[in-house]
Amino acid sequence: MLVGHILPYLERLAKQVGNGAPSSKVPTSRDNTIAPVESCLYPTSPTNIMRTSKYFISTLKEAPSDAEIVSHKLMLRAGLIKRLAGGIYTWMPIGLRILRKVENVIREEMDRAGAIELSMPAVQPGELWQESGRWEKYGPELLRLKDRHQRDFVIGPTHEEVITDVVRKEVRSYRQLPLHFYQIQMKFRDEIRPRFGVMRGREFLMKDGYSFHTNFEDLQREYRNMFETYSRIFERLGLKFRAVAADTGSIGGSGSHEFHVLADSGEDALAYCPASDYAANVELAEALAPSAARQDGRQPLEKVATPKRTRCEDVASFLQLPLTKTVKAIAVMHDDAFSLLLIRGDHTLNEIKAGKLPGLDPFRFATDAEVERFLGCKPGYIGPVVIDRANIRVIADRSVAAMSDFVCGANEEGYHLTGVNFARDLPEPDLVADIRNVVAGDPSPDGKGVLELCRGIEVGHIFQLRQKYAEALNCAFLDENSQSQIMEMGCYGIGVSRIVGAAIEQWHDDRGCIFPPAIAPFTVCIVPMGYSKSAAVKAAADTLYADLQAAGVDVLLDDRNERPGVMFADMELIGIPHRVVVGDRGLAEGKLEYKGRTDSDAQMIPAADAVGFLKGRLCGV
RNA sequence: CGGGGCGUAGCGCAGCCUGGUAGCGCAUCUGCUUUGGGAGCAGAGGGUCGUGAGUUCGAAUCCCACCGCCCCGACCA
Repeated sequence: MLVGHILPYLERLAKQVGNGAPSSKVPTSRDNTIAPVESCLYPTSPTNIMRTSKYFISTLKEAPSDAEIVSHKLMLRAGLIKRLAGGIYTWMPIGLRILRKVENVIREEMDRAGAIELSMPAVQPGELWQESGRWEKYGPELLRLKDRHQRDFVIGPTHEEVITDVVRKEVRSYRQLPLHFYQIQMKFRDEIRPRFGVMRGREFLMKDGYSFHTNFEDLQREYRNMFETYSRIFERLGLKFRAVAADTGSIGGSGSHEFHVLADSGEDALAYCPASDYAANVELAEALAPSAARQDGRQPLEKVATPKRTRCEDVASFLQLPLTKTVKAIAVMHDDAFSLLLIRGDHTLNEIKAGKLPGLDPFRFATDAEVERFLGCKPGYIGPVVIDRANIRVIADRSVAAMSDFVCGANEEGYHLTGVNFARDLPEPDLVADIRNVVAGDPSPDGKGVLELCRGIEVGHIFQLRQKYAEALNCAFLDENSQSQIMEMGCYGIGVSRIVGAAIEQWHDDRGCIFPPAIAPFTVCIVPMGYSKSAAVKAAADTLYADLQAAGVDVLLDDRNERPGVMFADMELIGIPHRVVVGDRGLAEGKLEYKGRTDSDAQMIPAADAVGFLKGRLCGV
């Protein structure tokens, strides 16, 4: 039955998405009055539980003081979640309905894309993690525990090890491949600082999928398949999102995209090019070298007193020079090796890029004592001129390498140098590399325009893992020539619980949540005026309730006999997209009152055709 | 982990400085009135003041320790 309803939608999608290469275009914003066909047909069995008097609603006028961002506050106020411990929440009934709807959209699209659902244990033997090498590498985020026999276990933060173990034991032949397994399951990561409610919780619901292939080309095919599937999922969820090229982080592997819900409160900075498809996490976005070649120095090298000016901003304003003429030197250590990283004063260091440079992997910031030991100067006035280059490596950002007559620290407290030039005043850098974060206005790396920046909440991440885990765990198959080969793997994650927070972050107003229809806890609410006083109101409300249920619409009847203001406020706070008010006033004329959650005004509709009208609203007819 | 802040009724807070029987608003319960935007009146219930140990005749208040929560933490060189 469900499939029948989805078909027209999928046809539409097929047209939108096409079969081309992954595109990172931002979808147009959602039309609030039009819901995808299937979203109004949440497959619940008809029941009387969807009456507020029999259901469980617990809303708050004031948000607990520890909530910081709007989605966290609203989730607590609307009674969607309840905190049990830091980063650990109970999903209350209404919140769970939202979570389940998100889950169902994901499940439908994953199934459609050919992935197969299973469920793996949350508790995993530490042995497996030792075998993959992540027992050491994963760090304190991995919650470890011992069973009664003192054997090591972990609470799974992810399941590469387990799924690879399953596949290496199940799959022998190339004939059994490719395979893509996924699950939707609670995970646990012992975050350093859980915050923002479900946005960065320690326990969270995640969809994680893992694909296995005989060769890289097939992995790339599945990767594209998932790219399109993810785009479809977020589109159906009603979210404004963007896919960006990403760093692979601790999961490892090569080739990766993140899917971000766009929101100012997002923890990630994204760079994108409005003139093209280019989009990347700022962690990764390449800063091109300046197109203009370095000019010859014209100014003499001079030492100037800059008392108490340790920041580039202060030095620039003190010397009345643009910030772009200053260079900051950042002292870092790799083991016992000391390096100076040079960044233009108006730029910031990109630690991810720098950390990938040969000889800096990994690095840490030098302590004040180390700075003094290598440079004989306190932090604040250090620079690359007249230093022991035999023991100090100088790594310049591309933009710095193109600078002339610049300002930098003099390695003497209270002094800076002006008119500094490479070659003339100091040797060329030992290495010129891209080590800064891009800024708005930088040229796009694809050469097609200029970069803009925005913020996003990471809700999906796809990786080409290649053979990292398959190799470590010896996950192999026999090819056509009876030769044993290591499988290629892909890995695809979606933060299901985080999506709920992200959706609210993106869709809310001062009255509460505005859920996209596909994930609203209820699609329609009926608010009767005087349910227990007026027989006509009760009859009309009950009839509409029954009719909507029969029509497969997810409806909530507020029969609490509360004051109207209370009911209106609760329904709006919870974010139900469509509201029908039943009152004697309208019934006298055979009418009901309809208002969409984002409509500014209500409208009267004929009571006799209320179901037809609503179905039209819901399905965009 | 470092720095800062906070733990008092389900939620939001006052009281602490200057020690002396624990308060306010919302929520909850009862009754009456009210019923198209978080009602009014009258009454009621609910707190080992985060935990422990001290000082004191007496501790929410002062001292110490611990626990929990929140915020900030390259940007500096």
